[in-house]
Amino acid sequence: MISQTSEYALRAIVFLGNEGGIPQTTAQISAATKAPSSYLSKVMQKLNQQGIVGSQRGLHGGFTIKKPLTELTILDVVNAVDPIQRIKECPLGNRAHAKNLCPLHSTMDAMMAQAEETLRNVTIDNLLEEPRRARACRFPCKARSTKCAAPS
Amino acid sequence: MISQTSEYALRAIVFLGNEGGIPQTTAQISAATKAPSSYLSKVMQKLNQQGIVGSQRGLHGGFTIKKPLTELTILDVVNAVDPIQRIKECPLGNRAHAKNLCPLHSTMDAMMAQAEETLRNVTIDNLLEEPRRARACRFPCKARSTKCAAPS
DNA sequence: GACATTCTGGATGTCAAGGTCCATATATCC
DNA sequence: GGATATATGGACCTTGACATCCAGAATGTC
Repeated sequence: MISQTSEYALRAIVFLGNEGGIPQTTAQISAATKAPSSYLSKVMQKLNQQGIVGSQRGLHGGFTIKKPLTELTILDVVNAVDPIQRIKECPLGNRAHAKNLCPLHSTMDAMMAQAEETLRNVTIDNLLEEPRRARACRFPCKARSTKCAAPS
Repeated sequence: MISQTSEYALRAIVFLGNEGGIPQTTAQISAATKAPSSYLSKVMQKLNQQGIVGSQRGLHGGFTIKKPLTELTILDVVNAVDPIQRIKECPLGNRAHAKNLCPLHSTMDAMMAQAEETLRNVTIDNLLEEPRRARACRFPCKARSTKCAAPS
């Protein structure tokens, strides 16, 4: 449900969030998130096209988040690169089930809806600030800190 | 999260459940569930190896469910063919995060846990009996009924 | 203007999930 | 025992997600 691509996108966004609006290059994001840089550049392109981030070419260029971190949700990011597929009609193509999914598929769809809801309720800001007691340990570990103290 | 393979397995199990213990061949299951028969046979093999179904070769052979339908859950079936991957350690390999996932990954894992729980709470029997008012419409539509009345 | 930096977009490669095929083993029927 | 039905297991093929590469365009510095 959450593809590798979405995972990369989320790591990148959290990293950008942690860097406080200073543009970060693909190389920097890649180093911090351990996402392959050449693939990451494609993912960032998509985030750019979807208006989640802005990009700037040339020296001191890079990517920045374009939306308020308190409004941008995990779901926004996931849907920008690899939308969650809800079950809208019978996968078997049964016309009678078009509006009324069978129990199996309505259960599956309910599960998806629940997951979607979870992701909608967590903003990027939440991810930065959640473990207040151990800010050094928030994700991802900044490259500049040699160690990342685990919260006791 | 739920692969195509799991989807086929679930359709097959629900179909077998609806057939009340009479062995069904790969061809029959394939026709009823619209899963490609040659691939389905692999999936059934796996369900057999995992002890979810039993198989019988030769004339009048086929597959039957080996467990009580009131105890067999969706999760059992999914885990038999394509286990749900929980996030147990930091995908970035950060040792400090080994026991304490960062907010992003703990959110993701919580979502997985929730999904797992949903699937654990629905038995195959539930899938057969859920829409009592319209038994004809329960999944999957039996091949012998020409139409599948939608619940009003 | 020359040069370095950085994103863009298209072509291409890799790999695992999904899918096909078939020879073989096992079972039933006559 | 012969014919038929059916699952099994191994080899192989296909496709889409993931990933790489590179020429080109945009931007900043001097």
